[in-house]
Amino acid sequence: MFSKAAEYGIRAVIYVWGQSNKGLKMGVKDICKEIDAPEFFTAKVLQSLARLNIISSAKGPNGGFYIDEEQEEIKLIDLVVAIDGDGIFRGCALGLKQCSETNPCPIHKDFKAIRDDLTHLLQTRTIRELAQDVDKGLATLVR
Amino acid sequence: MFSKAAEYGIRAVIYVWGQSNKGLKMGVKDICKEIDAPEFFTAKVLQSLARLNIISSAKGPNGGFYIDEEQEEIKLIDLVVAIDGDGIFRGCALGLKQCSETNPCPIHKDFKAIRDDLTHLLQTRTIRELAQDVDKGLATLVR
DNA sequence: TATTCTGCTGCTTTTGAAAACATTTTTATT
DNA sequence: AATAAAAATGTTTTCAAAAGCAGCAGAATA
Repeated sequence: MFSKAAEYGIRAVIYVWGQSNKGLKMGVKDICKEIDAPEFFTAKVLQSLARLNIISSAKGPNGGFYIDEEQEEIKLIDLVVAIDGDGIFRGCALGLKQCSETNPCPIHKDFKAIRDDLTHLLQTRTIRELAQDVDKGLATLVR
Repeated sequence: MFSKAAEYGIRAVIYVWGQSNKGLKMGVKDICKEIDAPEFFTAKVLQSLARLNIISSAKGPNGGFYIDEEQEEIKLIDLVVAIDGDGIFRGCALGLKQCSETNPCPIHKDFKAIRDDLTHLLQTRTIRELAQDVDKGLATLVR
């Protein structure tokens, strides 16, 4: 479904959000230890997210990644598109290049419905909600 | 969503079903020309499907792949599972190894709903239906 | 000002899917 | 029997994602 980069990225951002809410900035090493993800690979994902202004970063001692006030309402779809692009929403399930409403593959309509549900889900759910679930112990990011 | 192997496999079987319905057996070369898929790669997919008795094959002149009477009610899910395995239905969206009802990732429930829809779709739709749509010109397998 | 803790960038290695190639085996037809 | 057509099998090549590694640059605190 998602790429490894997106999986790590989403988990990392959820964790960072939670810590940032407590006023903490988190280094890559700590983040990856917490969510059990490869360090250097995940670092690149977070850095590209910071470059896109989806999350923030600070260098130097007591630096790290954090969530700015203006970034508090990040939605899942923002992360997915930033990391994996919009291929999940565009491609044909059977790999046809010219698959569309007017020239559909045999399962075009069925998959459009499922894909619309997925899109709606990603557009609706915020990182805030997910981080709060983790904070309440209703969900986990590791193991 | 699906692997390339599954994409080619599904397209090929839909086409074979349609031709088989007219009493024809189709060679790999013709199949791949018709659905615009790589020949040798697709051949292996079809061979493994034949080995699993999901489709039939006959060697020699006038041989080829075809659908047996007992195989006429193939469902989409049979092909997907045979080619890609059940990973699509089991894996966690965020890559957690121990993600479950009792130990869920933050989007476990959301994705379960979507995945159930997908499963239902694949279990319900038969190759027969899809092949008939192609036959009527309501859907296409190429381009 | 210097040290040390950070993120940042580029390069290399590894892994597995995808694809191409070559060969063998089976079988209908002549 | 010979031939040609087709599936079946095994090997190799290609390529991109995933991951790891080493060095660079900025920033804060002592």
